[in-house]
Parts: sequence; C-alpha cells; structure tokens
Amino acid sequence: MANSQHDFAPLAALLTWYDKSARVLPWRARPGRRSDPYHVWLSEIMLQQTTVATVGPYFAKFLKRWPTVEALAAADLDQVLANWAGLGYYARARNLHKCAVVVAARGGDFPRTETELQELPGIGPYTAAAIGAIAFDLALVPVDGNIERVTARYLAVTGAMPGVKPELRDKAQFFKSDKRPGDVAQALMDLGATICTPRNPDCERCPIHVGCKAQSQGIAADLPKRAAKKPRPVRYATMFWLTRVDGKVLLQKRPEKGLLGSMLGLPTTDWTEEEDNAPESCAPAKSKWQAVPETVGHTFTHFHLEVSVLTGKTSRKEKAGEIWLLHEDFKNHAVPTLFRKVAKHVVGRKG
DNA sequence: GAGGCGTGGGT
DNA sequence: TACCCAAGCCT
Repeated sequence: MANSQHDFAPLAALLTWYDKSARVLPWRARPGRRSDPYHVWLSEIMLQQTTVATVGPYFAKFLKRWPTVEALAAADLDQVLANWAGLGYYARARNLHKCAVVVAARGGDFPRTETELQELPGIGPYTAAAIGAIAFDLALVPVDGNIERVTARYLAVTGAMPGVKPELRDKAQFFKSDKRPGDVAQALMDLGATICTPRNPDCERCPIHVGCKAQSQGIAADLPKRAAKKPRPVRYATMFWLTRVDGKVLLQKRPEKGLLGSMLGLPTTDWTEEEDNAPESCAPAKSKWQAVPETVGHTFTHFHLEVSVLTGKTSRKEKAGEIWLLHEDFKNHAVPTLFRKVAKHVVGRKG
C-alpha cells in the first residue's frame, strides 16, 4: 500500500512535527540527514527492549572505545561483554560482536537491503527495517512497540497483544513512505515515546490526532489491548563469597549461552523453586562458611530470584579457569548487575 | 509459536 | 510499594 494511493495528510503532518520537535539523540542525524550506518546499527541493538535514557552512556562508551565497526570486530569478546555489563540481554552483545566480524570482513559496509540485513546475527525484522529506513532511506516501516501502539490507535485495531502483532505489522504499512522513510520511522517512535504513550496519551498535542480512529472513539488509552500477565515464579539460590588473603573474590565464567551467558558470576547453587537446605555441598572450597544476614532480591524477565549468601576464606592456590578479582575491579569486567548487587550487599554489610 | 532472555526508570 | 514495561531476537 503506497502512501500515494491513500490519505497522505498524516505523513505530512508527522514530518512537519518531526522537523520542529525531533528529540536530539546521540546516534541520530538532524531531520533530513542520514546517520552513519554503524551508529544506527549499534544504537538499534542497544535499544532493543531498553530505554533511551539507559542506552545513552553505553552508546557513548562504545563509540569512544570502538569508533568503527572494524575496531569493534577486532576487539576481544570479553571486552565487549565487560562494556555491555549492566545493559542486560547479553546475547545481544555476543551477536553484536559476531555481526561486527561479518561486516568488517565485507569491507566494513553494512548491506543495504532488508533481506541481507536480517541475515546478520542479532538483526531481526524490526532492526533490519530500522537500519534500512534510517541509514539508507529504504521505504520500510520498522514495527517496534511504539509503532504497534500508534498503529493500533490510529486505525483502531482492537485485538489483544501479542496475538494481534501480525495484523499490526500489516496495518503499520499505512505509514510506509517513499519520502523520508527514515524520518517518518523516527517521528513515529518519538510520537510513541513522548505523546502516544502507553498510559495517559496526550492526544491534544498529537500531530495526527485528526484522523486517529481511537481518539475519535475515545478509546486511545485502552489500545493496544494486552493479555493478562502471568505470575512471576520465585526461585532461590545460595551464592558463595570466597576471599583470599589478598582480598580477591572468586568468580567463575558462566556457560556460553543461556541466562547471563558468557558473563562472570559468583559461585552458586542451582536456582531452584525450593530453598536449598544443604547449600554447602555446592561450595567452591572447604571453608568455615558464614551466612550473611538478609537475602538479595533480583527480578528477571520471567522469574524473581532470592539470593542467600555464604562468606568464606581460603588460602588455596589458584586453579585453572578461576577468576579472582577485587570487588573494586568488578566494574572493569563482565559482571552482570545481579552479582554486583550481591557483592554490594556483602561488602556494605562488612562496612 | 511460545517461552527464554536483564535491567532501570516511571508511576 | 509493586507493579509496568522499553527502538526484539532466537530457538
């Protein structure tokens, strides 16, 4: 459905609004200009399920350290993971590095078609369309959560998420534009982030509220409908804070894939639905283990974890594959937030 | 195709 | 406080 074949007014209104009100973001070119594809790609990967405010410092740090995709490709994966630590969804960082290697091998140029972009690691339907539209001005509509919401409201699509996603992906083609497709995409995202928000949409300030079916029906705030949320199960773990005389703490490299994959972690029992009453059988060393008062809570996407901690000392020699770090040095390594939180709990308690 | 996969900010 | 949920991808 080309925009020339239907109502063009909302696209024109959107672009006029964007020219005046576009958010200034570190990875974004001014309206009417294209951004560096490397910047677009890096930001889009970081922005997957992650807020603009959170991404800002990470984007700056990565760009300073690795100014080009070739530089990123040449980096050690562990360095990439260390700099990604805290951002979450660590498969993104592993795929980021993989993708950089592929792109560097083809001369540092990102492919310029939607299909080829989507073949790269970590790039799915949304990100391929986003890079295509924003970096290369391809007439594509990257359908993210913002554009799903704007589409559901503008066209009054009343089905419930996530089942309605395919319909929204189709109907979002309403916003396909041969003219400035990248700016149209970014305008829709700004609109979704600042005006057409999930709760309390500010329809009076919306540049396309004329023509918005949900607004005219008074149901904008109720769309898109969401299925009832599932309860989040609780799991329990005991972690071991083992220190040497030099003050360094034992960390272990986690399995390559899965939860917190390829990152560093404290030695831990399995994370189970019942509290473990004999955790010391999982301890990384013999020691006079002492329980730290209070547990540490940490919520993941699909469960909540309550962590008990045992502290112990050892004088044993370093084993192969072990990583011993001072707590102050955690920030320079690939230590996820969960373990930093546990560490702070232990150290803060000692004073 | 449904579920695994993090975290911090907003309300 | 306790939710909600954010520029999704992969299996």
